[in-house]
Parts: sequence; C-alpha cells; structure tokens
Amino acid sequence: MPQLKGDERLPRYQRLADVLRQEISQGARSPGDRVPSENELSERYGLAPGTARQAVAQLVAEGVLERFHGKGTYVRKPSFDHALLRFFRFRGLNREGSGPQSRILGREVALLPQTAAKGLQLEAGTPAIHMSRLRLFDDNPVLVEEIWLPLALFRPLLELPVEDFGPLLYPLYEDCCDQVIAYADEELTAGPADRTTAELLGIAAGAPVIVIKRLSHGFDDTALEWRRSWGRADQFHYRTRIR
Amino acid sequence: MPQLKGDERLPRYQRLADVLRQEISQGARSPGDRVPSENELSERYGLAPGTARQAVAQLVAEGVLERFHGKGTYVRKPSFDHALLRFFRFRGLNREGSGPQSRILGREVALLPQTAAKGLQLEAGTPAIHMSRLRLFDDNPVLVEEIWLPLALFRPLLELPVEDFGPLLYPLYEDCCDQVIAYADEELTAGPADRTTAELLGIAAGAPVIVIKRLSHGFDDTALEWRRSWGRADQFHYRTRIR
DNA sequence: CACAACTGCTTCTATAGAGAACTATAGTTA
DNA sequence: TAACTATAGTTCTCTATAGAAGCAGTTGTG
Repeated sequence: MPQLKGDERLPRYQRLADVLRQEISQGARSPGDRVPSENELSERYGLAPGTARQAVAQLVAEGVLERFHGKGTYVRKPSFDHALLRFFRFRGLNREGSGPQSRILGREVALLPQTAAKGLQLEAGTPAIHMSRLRLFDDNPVLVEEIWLPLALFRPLLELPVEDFGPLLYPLYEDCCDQVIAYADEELTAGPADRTTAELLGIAAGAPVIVIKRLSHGFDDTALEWRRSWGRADQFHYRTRIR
Repeated sequence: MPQLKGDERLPRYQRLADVLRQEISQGARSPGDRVPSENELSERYGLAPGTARQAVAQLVAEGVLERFHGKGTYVRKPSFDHALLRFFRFRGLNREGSGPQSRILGREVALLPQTAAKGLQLEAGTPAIHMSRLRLFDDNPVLVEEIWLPLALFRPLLELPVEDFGPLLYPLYEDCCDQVIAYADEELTAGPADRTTAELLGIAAGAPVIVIKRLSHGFDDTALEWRRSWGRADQFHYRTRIR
C-alpha cells in the first residue's frame, strides 16, 4: 500500500491532496484524465472514505479537479484563454462572424527585460523567447500582446512555423512543449496608447487603453509565461463580485 | 424542536444553510454575531453533527460566515468599503498621512435615471436619494462617486447632517437605516474624463479614468445601492487570479 | 431492431461517535 | 502580582457505515 508522503504533522486529507496535486504537476495526470474514485483512493492509501472525499473536495475548491455525479472526478482543463471574453463585450457573439483570431507579428530569441525577468524568476538579460501577437474578434483588432517564455522549457516552439500556431497558445504549449498552465495572476491598469499600439488597434495615439499584465503558472507554481496585453478601453469591461 | 423549512426534496444541510442565511438577511443575526455551535445546531434541528457542520461549511464558502478554531463561528462583516485599496496602490500606506477621507458634495432627492433604476429594479423616474462624493487618500483626490439609494429604505439618511457621515458609508447604512450590505457586483470600464470629473480629480480633461459601476446587495439579494465611481487611471491597478 | 429493465460504478447525503487542537476563563500556586 | 494549571466549550480531524441519486453500458423483451 502506498504511504502518504510529506509532513506527518499535517492532516491526512491534506497529505493526500498534496500527493494528487503533485502527480498532476509532474504530468502523471493530465487535464481531462479521470482520477481514481473516492473508494479506490481510500483503499489504496488506507483511509476512511470520508477522508479521501475531503481531499478531493479541497482540490475541487482550488479548481484543480472537477466532479461529476455518477460519472467520476477529472483533472480540470483550465480554459482561461477565453479570458478576453470576460474583458470585452463583443457586439455580435451570436451573429455570424469570423470569431476570435490571432496573428503572430514576431517571434525571436531576445534578452529578458527587467519586468518580465522578475515575474519569471530569471536573471534580466537571459535569452528567452519573445513573441508579439495581435488578437482580433470578427476582424476587429482588440488586443496587442507581448509574450516572454523561458527558453529552456519552450525551445520546441522555435521549430514550429508561426502559421500553424492557431488562435490559442496554451493548447500549443501543452502539445508542443508539455507545459500545462494551471492558473495565472493578472494585473489591470490603464493609460494612454503609444503610437505603434494605437496604430495596430486602430485608435488615436494617446487614447485610453487597458493594460493587462499576466503571469501564468503550472500546477507546481512554476512561472511559465509572462504576458502584457493592450486593449481598447472603449470596448473593455470587466465584472467581479466582491464580498 | 424547530423544523427545517423549505423544499423537502432539498438535502438537509442545504435547508439548514437556507435557514441561517434567511435569519441573517432578516436581521435576526447581524455581522459580528456568534452563531450557535455546530453541536447546538445539530441538536436543535435534530441532525447529525456532521450535517450541521456541512451547512456551516457552505455558508463559510459563500463568505457569509467565518469560523475560528476553538472560538466559534461568526457572521462575517463584509468590509469591502476598503475595496479602493484593491484598486489603487498608495504610495505612503506606512508613512504618516491623513489616510482615507470622504467629502459629500451633494445629497438630494431626485428622479432615478434609467441606468440606476435598472440595477435597483425600480421604475425610471421614481424619486430616490442621490449623493455625490469625493474620496481622498492622504489629501489626494482618488475617486469621484455618484450614488443612488431607494428612498423607501434609506429615508432616515436625509435627516442626518452630512458632516456626520464619516469616511465610510456602509456602516452608516447599517446604523442609520438597518440596511446591511452582503456583497456587490462591480463592472470596470475605462474612458476619457469629462470636465467636471477631471477638475475634481486634478487631471486634464480627456485623460484616461477608470469607471467602476457597483451594485450592492443585501443578504437576501435585494439591490440596495447603485454607485458609479471615477478614478485616476494612472494610479489604478487591479489584481485577480484566474483559473 | 427498438425499447425497457437491470447492473455496476460513481458521487452525494446522512448518521454516529471519538479524540485532537485550540481558545478563553477561572482558579491555584509561587 | 505574576505565572502556571485545570476546565469547559469550540472547531477540526478521522473513522465506519448505509442508502440515495445519477451515469453508462449490458441484457432482456416485445
């Protein structure tokens, strides 16, 4: 029978949750996979069913797992590349249109600037992958993005022709580099648009834009991607509930 | 022994949670009050301790209650009037300063405009309390606010001299009108400042400002306050975690 | 072939109870 | 007075068990 690892002073449900979280972060379980049933977990680790259930409940609350009554429990697919749908209210979501599109404007190896290096926990000046991207919705440009990736983890990305990138990057990271994004921290600010950004977005230079800095992490909290996006403020909206 | 009310098809822990939530929304329990212990709840309603515990756990997850190991469980005080601390990064939080201040610019009964009426679920044109307010931090203006309140619920507010309002409104609502805010939905947008707002904030007209619309609710989901705030975009920052 | 019933698996709800861990207070001792 | 001890009450952890509810595939029936 596998023993629960980790600090023995911690409660058992906590330690089981840690085991599962680690298995996911190390790729032993991937998003979409089914995890063992609560009964199986409890037997395998010699716990009461309720204790195993509590471990699963915690991971569900964290957004790592997803439960389906009568079916099973699965590793959740984090799908927040659709986050821009939370940021922008699109006029014609129902109506026919070309939908979300993505155009890679550049991809090269460059030296990390201070800001991105700090987020990725690397030295400023380290070589890294730098990309810039324009995102459109129904042929309207909505976001200009600058992206930095650690060279060590994302080197295969340099081999792939940019035409094959598709509209979403995170599935690409998973397919091409085995890097799965678990969560991300975002910081929103606003300011006037500089000339090149304004040109790409089709607005006047100095017009207000939203700036979104995003630092994406893996299941083991490793920083994987640093991203800064500029979006038209006049189309921007963001909803939250506070308590 | 009090019986659990509500739909009998619902699970018992759900029905107990509903009872507690309703008691709170009707003022029988106020923020800061202690709720009965899990044992007492289970005995009073004829439930197993675990079932009562599950009900409490749900309300904790919702942010309605707060547990303290060894002490007890309490009705949570929603303290998000400090939300502006989440929006703005203040240079001198540690240093001495005059801190957050509030200046009421106007208070009168006026007819609800369409936007506020929709949020408050009243007819446009209904008489309501209208206030405008300037909020400062360390003597720097950071937010201009426009507030609408249903006349029926907040009439006592008209009697009080505005000098006695203090820096926070929600405690005032509770003391003066018995209205407790449980949660609020916010929507952020950005745009250029109009002339009067710019003047109050000390920025140039047309400079980017953040616009925050907030609709505040009671524990029973009644809409209590509609508010729109304008803030300097250059000092604005907002952090979230997405999954 | 179409449809209903059955079966095995899963999560969900609920019960009952025991001891650990923590908080606060009252009482005791140096 | 100050520091320690005992105690009651609370939440937290864990065990063990039972049946309900939902899902999916198999089997049986018309």
